[in-house]
Amino acid sequence: MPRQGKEGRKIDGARLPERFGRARAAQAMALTEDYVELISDLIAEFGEARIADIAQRVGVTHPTATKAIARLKREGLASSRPYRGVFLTDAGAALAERVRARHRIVVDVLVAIGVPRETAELDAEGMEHHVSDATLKAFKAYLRKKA
Amino acid sequence: MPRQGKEGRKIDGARLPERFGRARAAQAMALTEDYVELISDLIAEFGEARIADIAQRVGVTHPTATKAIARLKREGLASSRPYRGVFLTDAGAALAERVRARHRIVVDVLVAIGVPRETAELDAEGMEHHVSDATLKAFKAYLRKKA
DNA sequence: AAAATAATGAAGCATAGGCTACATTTATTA
DNA sequence: TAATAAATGTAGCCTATGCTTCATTATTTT
Ligand SMILES: [Mn+2]
Ligand SMILES: [Mn+2]
Ligand SMILES: [Mn+2]
Ligand SMILES: [Mn+2]
Repeated sequence: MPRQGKEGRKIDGARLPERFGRARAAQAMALTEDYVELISDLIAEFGEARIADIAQRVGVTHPTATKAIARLKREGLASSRPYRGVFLTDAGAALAERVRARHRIVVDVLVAIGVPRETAELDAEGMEHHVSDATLKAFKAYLRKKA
Repeated sequence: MPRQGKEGRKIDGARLPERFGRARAAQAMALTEDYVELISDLIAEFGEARIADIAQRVGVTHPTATKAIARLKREGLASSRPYRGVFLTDAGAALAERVRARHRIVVDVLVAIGVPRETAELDAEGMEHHVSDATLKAFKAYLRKKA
């Protein structure tokens, strides 16, 4: 490839940076989304979300979970006081709901296509964070039609 | 949630750690996969893959791309010499092929379901890395049936 | 052939997200 | 109630990925 000036750099892959940039942005949100959903689950099940339980379910050590929750607090999604459980703000609870619904739809679509349920659950945990609103809408329409 | 000993911790979310762990592992591979595919593309198009072009397409600065390629070299997927382009080893080229094929199938499935092609391309860039072999197999079967 | 430009390299900084080790606090149990 | 166990907090370390800034090397242009 010959060296090139500012012009003439519109080779074919011109839209790639946007794609990769979006994937990076989605990934940056992934942990946040999984944590708020999990905290919401624990509160629904047990009335509270303890650091130890969060860490255990995510599969990390408790300091790692503590750090993640500190970030949620910084971002206004959660609150907590020393030696007490973690709670979600309204924003956090709303996000958890959206994430939960999206997760379910992704799994349902995979199953509808023929992916074994167990596999669908495994793969959806990572895939879900990259499903845009537009795609989610198409997924819903597909499931409605299939039903 | 009452404090608990080693026993009795088999609450419902017992399979969650595995799910999250797999998602983390897939994510760790994501950049590697995208880079090798891109390097393969550039070599096919221009006969060489330059750092500047790689960085531009991935949407990062050139030192970031350099660091990523250093890792590919460490992992035996690429090779390069100072001020020369980047090349793929046999292992790297094989990985690139697998990644390219998977990317195409993911896009095709999304489109078949009703996702607009442009959106499908965007979302697939992140989703693809979380599609397991089992799911890929189901995707292929679905596309065959649809056709 | 020199000068200017482009590409690459290398250093150093930041943040996210892992970990271990140890201190402190709370809850259970003896 | 004292002793033990569990949970939480805190400090410090590591790697991966980003970045900016500046030095060096190749390539083009004059
Ligand atoms: Mn997830
Ligand atoms: Mn999920
Ligand atoms: Mn990708
Ligand atoms: Mn791809």
